[in-house]
Amino acid sequence: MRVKDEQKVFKIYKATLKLIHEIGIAGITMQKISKEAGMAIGTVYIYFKNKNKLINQLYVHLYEKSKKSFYEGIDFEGDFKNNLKQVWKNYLLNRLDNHEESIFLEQYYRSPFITKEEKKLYEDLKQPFYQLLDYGKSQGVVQDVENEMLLCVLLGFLRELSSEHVEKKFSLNDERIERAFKISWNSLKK
Amino acid sequence: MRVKDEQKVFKIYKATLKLIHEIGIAGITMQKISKEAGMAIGTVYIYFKNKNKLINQLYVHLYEKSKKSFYEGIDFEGDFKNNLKQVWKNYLLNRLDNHEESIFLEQYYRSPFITKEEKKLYEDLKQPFYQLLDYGKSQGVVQDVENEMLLCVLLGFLRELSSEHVEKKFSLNDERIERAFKISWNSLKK
Amino acid sequence: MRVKDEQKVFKIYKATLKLIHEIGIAGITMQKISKEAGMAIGTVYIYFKNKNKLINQLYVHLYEKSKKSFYEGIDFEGDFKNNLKQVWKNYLLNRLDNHEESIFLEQYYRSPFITKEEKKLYEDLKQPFYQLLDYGKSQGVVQDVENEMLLCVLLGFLRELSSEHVEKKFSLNDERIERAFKISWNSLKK
Amino acid sequence: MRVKDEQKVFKIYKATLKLIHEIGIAGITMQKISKEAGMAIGTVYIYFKNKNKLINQLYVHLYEKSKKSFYEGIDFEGDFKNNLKQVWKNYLLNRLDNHEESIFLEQYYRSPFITKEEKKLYEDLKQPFYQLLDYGKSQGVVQDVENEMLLCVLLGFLRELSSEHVEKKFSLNDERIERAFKISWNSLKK
DNA sequence: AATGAATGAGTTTTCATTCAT
DNA sequence: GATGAATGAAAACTCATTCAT
Repeated sequence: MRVKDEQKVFKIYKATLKLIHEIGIAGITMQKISKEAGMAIGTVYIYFKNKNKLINQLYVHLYEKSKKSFYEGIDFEGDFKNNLKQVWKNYLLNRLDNHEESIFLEQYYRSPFITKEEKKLYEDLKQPFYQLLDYGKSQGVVQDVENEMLLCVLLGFLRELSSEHVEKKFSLNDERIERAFKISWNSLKK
Repeated sequence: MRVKDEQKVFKIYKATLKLIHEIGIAGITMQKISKEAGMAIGTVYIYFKNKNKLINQLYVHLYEKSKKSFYEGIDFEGDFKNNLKQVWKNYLLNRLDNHEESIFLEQYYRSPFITKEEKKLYEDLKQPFYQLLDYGKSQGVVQDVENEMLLCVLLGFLRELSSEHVEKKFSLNDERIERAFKISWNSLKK
Repeated sequence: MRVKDEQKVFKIYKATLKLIHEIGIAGITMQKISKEAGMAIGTVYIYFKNKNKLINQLYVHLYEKSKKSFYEGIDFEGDFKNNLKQVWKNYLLNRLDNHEESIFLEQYYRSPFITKEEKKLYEDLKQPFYQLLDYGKSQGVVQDVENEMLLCVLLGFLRELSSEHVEKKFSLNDERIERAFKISWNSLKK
Repeated sequence: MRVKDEQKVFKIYKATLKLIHEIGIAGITMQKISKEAGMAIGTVYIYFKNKNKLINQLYVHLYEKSKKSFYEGIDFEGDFKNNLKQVWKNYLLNRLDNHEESIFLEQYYRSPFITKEEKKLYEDLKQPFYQLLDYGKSQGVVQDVENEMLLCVLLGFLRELSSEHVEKKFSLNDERIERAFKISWNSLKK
């Protein structure tokens, strides 16, 4: 028996993300996905039970990928500002590198496909930030404001920045990223 | 003769927004819209040529409504901070009051329904902010950073805040709103 | 009580005929008829119970009008050739004057609207010709061929001629009509 | 993989013709066609983009089929009368064999489906007759009358004859066909 | 009687899913 | 496993008919 071709799963994911980026979740069809992925529609059904499951599995896949990348390089031990900069950059670069995925995650959140469990999952993505802010407060360098509010400034800024960059309305470079972090830092620090 | 009920257009808009909020743009059908709006499906087609046009017109309608509300109470003349606070609050309260509409505007941006002209329209919504930041710079109270970047902190923060509130994850009140503005102000000021 | 406006019935007939001529029976809708007739759709339903009845009544109306005109000026008594010429011309001129009606009669014959009784009615229109041919045979001037076949040459020719004229592919005038009759006569005479 | 069944196109054509014959162009629906053709409605849409295209393509298909059959067995060289008889019979037998198709062609001509180009196409069907009449005139055996008029006698007769036969009002047989040709010949000859 | 907005059954068309090859 | 033709339920849309004014 021939083995299921794992490459195909990724081709399908990739095609789906591309299409969602281009025409939104409302516009995708299995036909379009299979065409974009360069395979027959029947083949898609070998790898995914149905459209719902395909979208759901894609979501979980991306969630895990994102979560992992956010934590990279932080230890909750050394200098807070360095730790923050690391997560902040992880988040930004992850979005820049995987913009289509970010679009998907946001569209998915407001779609008939998402389940309650998955909505909770999405919240989990914020965990590293919560932990970090607590760490910062314990070090006395972060102002005494609800974590939720601080997160809004942080993530809101990062999301807009990456969107503007990818939409080619405001292109980022190393210097701009440095300055942007400074702004974020100013809005958090005591 | 039965007189044409102009309220129907708004009933249809309202029903559409509600449904998009609940199940996303991908989930709406003309049947569901007509049922939610309390009328026969044929009636919807009296007021809108087709589904595409319905969504498009709803978008333009909301765009105009939003634009107007953003400018309320600003004169680009008096104290910059007051002016900023006014627009900042207009934006926040507009989103809180019309959360379904905000959800729609964001989903619409990535949907098969949007046209190029409408994408441009969306950018226009930012105009009052650009004007205001220029005014602040000319007064020497806003730091010398690209407007685009400053807008990302401002709008990103406001969007996250309103989302969290409406999703009942972080509820706003007058005191919190005051503190939030202070944070925004700190991230802008020289 | 206001009296039903007989003019309206004719306006509706006229509009229907015009539309059938332009787009065929398959293309007409009550909406289009009412618009072409310059009245509201509800008004059409005051004069006709439904679309089927409208088409049926139009058919009967035209049938009676045609039948009457075919018999005009013949007596089955004088010279056969003159009698024939009279009916022949009646038929041709009736079609030229009422081309839209002829189109309708032909389309109606092959439509879901016609009933068996009406199909028979249509055959009755040929009666004057049958009588005339019998008269001609009794006078020894018409060749001894089945009436049905002779009618095919006669009516077939007349139908094509009038079609070509109305479609502006071969325009008739008095001289051509005279020659055409001569051809018809040659194909009948002993 | 299930192989594309080219027979399906013909099954659809056949079903459509049958239905048009029975209930007219105004009465057909895609549902009825698919049922009559013995397949699911979706299958019809694999072979034809939409109802309009189905009807249009059927027309072109029949047009080409007819055109070919009219020319069969004529050479514009030998005896004119034989040539004429050949085309005359081709036309008659083609209509008898394909009566449903003839009904369709006539209904189509006055339908919302036909395009300008197709109206022209229809006229082309008369070309072989025009050529033939010119040939006959050059041989001095056809009377000096406009081709258009001669064609009206010829085609009008053939159309009526075939209609009457198929409608079972006047059944044709070899002997009657011979006599009918003689009548046609008499109406053309010098 | 006249109007045309409103209705919803009935079309056309799409698309997720199955299945023969 | 891979394919894409076939399926039919469900969506978009039309249009004959009704009905409030």
